[in-house]
Amino acid sequence: MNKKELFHQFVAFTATVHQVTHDLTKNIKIDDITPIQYKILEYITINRLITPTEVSDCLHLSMPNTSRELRKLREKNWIEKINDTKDRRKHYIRLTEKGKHMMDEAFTCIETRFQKLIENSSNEELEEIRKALTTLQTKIFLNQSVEK
Amino acid sequence: MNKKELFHQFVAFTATVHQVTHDLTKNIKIDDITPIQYKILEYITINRLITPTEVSDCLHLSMPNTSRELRKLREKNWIEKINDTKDRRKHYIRLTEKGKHMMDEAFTCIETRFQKLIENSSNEELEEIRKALTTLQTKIFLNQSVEK
DNA sequence: TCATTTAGTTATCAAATGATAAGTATGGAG
DNA sequence: CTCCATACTTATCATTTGATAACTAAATGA
Repeated sequence: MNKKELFHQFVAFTATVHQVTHDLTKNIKIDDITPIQYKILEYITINRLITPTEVSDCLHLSMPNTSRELRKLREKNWIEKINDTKDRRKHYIRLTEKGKHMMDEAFTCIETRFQKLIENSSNEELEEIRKALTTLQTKIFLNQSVEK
Repeated sequence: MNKKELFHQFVAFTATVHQVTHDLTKNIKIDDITPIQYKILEYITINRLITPTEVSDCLHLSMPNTSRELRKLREKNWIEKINDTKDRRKHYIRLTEKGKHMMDEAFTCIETRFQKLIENSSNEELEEIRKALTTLQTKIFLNQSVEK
């Protein structure tokens, strides 16, 4: 196995992923949301209950900037704070009902676009795709050696 | 095959890809390059000979903004214009020797980080990864129904 | 108790990116 | 030749995002 070739395939692959996700998420009819704010909401949607520090780490935002964006999301009533009962410095963030509803709509719109990408795939191909996603998640991406 | 479930797996997957590529490319020691400029250079590196219009379409930049960024890259002597002999309105873009050298260094640095992600994988696993990348590229991403 | 660390906030400034209007030059259809 | 489309450019302004300093409050550890 040629590891250099694999690397080049990987680079081309990630570039494609970026382009496709951009296509899937562009022009979603959410009033007045910035790309980063969307990413934060997406992250919260996927991960349910998280702290600002986690958002900062995972989305590579500084704490002050994370704090600012979370404040904006709170002002728009899409997320809310939940205090940690043990450590009073910490708090958690979750979607409000309004936020959940809004993300549901967004995901429905994105899903429609996604389904179009796979509409001509047979069941066997879909199963192949599912396995491929799982393989990459477990064999590459979860190995992340995060260095600060 | 549950298509909705596949969609959610896909969303989580793309979020991970974004995080990992951010980790792989952050702090690369290229003097004075912005994220978008890097993306453009990466795109040129992968695709060799392209027009500004293609850059605009594929990286989702407006033509004026594309033009501005390409000018900056030209000013730094990383890319150069090649006139189209048939259509004198058009021109192509390619890396200069300086640009190639710089991208080589960047890719080397990124490759080192990438190899770390797969250092513990057996040959069979690497082959699995390669197949998974190919599967996703061909069965999902190349189906892109690009709508303007 | 007192210093230090952690979690998060506020304020401010700079840089990157997005959006739009208006321009040049060439190509192509009729 | 005229008109319109295409391929790009320049200029300008608004918004988003990044970076940094300085802060509060609670936890932790000696």
